Amino acid sequence: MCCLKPGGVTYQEAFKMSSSSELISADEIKRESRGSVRLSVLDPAELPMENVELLDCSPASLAFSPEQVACVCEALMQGGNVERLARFLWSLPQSDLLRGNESILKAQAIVAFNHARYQELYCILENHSFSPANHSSLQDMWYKARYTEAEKARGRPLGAVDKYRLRRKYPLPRTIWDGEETVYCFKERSRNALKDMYKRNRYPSPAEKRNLAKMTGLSLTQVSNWFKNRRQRDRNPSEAQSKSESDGNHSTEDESSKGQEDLSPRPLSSGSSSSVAHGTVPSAVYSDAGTTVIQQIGDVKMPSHTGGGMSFNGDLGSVNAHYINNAAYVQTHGSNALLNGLGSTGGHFLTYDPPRVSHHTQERLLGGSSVSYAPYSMELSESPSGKKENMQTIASNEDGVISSVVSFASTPSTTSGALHLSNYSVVNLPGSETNMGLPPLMMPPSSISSTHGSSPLGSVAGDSSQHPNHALLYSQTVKQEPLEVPGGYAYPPEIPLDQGSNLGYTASLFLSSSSTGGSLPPTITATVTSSDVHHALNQSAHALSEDSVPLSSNYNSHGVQLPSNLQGATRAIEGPIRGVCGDLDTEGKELAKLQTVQMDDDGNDL
DNA sequence: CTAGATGATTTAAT
DNA sequence: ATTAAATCATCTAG
Repeated sequence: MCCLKPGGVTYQEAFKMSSSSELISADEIKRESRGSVRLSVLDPAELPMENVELLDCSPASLAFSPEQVACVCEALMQGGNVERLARFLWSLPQSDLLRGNESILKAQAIVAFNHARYQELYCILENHSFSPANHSSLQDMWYKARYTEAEKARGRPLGAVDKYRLRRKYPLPRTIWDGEETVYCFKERSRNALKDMYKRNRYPSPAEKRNLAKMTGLSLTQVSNWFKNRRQRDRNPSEAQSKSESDGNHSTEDESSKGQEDLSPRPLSSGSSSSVAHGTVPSAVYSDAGTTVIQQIGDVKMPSHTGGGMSFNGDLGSVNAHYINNAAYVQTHGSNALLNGLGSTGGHFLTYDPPRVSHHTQERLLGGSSVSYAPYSMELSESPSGKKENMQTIASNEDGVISSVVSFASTPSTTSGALHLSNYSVVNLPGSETNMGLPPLMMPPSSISSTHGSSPLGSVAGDSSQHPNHALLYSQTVKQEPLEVPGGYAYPPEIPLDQGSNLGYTASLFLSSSSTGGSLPPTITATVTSSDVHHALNQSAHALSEDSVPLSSNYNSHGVQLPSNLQGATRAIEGPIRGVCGDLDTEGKELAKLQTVQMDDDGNDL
């Protein structure tokens, strides 16, 4: 199903990782996916245990809407804690589970998989159609489950051939497969396109190769390799040339297929070095690290047609988290990058999941991506009275090339304790095919309109001095009125809510470009600020009532650290806050640290 | 960029 | 289960 390259993560390896219920090792993380790191809290004392058990606060009692349930599922899946996800599902009323929502189904599949309830998994996968965006991960699960079953039955690990036989024996159900035959990584359609071109010209020009690559969904390198290998075979006598001659007729069936080819679900077997061809949702993700606060999930390959993801020249991210009382509302988008905060009474979990970008993958992503992702809207409550804010940042290149546009609109509301989430979209504009990432010092106009007080608007802020090579993609602060949720946590009355009116959160996304034209994955920094988290961190809410807690994380593949920077930047945006910064290194070690800083209105530490 | 040689994995046949 | 064939990737040298 997918191509494996030496040095990369193989199909089998990917499965192996996903099978184990433990986190993949740091080495694996490092080797297999640059920038794939997880961040955990080093000092659990700083994060009360409620963090780990947030969802035990009977979410069901909060009467989630179907959309909210799906949303939380997505967030938890992204978060990677299967047990929490399982508890959440467990808490849901049957009606929700039977609704047939894809997110819930997927969540159920994941839980079933991780709990080794394979029959249940097969049943789910076979009986519901899933969107292509979820295909690869579900396919992985399907096979992986088969492998594990067979492995257990046999008592010893399976070889490549064994797995091959299992794949033949248990073909993917159409519900999670587009039906495209693939032989040796390449889809039949792609292969035919290549053959057709080869017949006309054994030495295609670079332009032709690029075009071919686009048509087939393959990388330029793969196309080149194919031709080279093909010529080699043609030349060598050792070869049985019977095949090539036999077929000479059906050639141009896909001449016009550029469009559909582009949509080809998974550019199978991403190119070379480091690529797990499919999203590895099940891999490092669903392991319970107990105190993991921030976790970056390894590889997620994003079919460009997915629609619903965010993409910044290959990397992506989206943030939207909100805490209200005991409930955590999270909005996550797309099949990829995700930052979510989740926690009922006490925790803030941040997950960010940029796809790994291997050289080849990168090539492909860059080449074919002028995708615009439809906003995944989610109105948690149709509050007519909700204030509406929105903010938009356009990040543009030094060359004037607009790389990404992030728009963000939220609709705070106070209806029945439910909140309002927002709606945003990210558009990846065409422009820089070779230049990935954003230029250094790309700062939006520092029209900082945030701070608590009057303007609950999203704010655009950036500080190049603190963020060299970082670009603020978006930042927003949502003002949230206190809510009355029966049985829910209520802010102590003595807390001045006016100051604390900034009860919402601020989410920021920074993206930095790699120094040299895209050879390195960009750095993405996500910051989420939430006063609710604050409450979570401190049972004694009153002491910190009006403060917000920024939780920051930084992901990159080459050791850029940023907590202090981020803290500063956040401070600049937020005013008085308490800061919690996460940190990590590139070795995959857990360098997370929590840091609390009390600041006054001027942003000085107290 | 290409040819050649070679390695690794998948597929197919015995 | 073993072996052979097929296919794609990688490495080197020109």
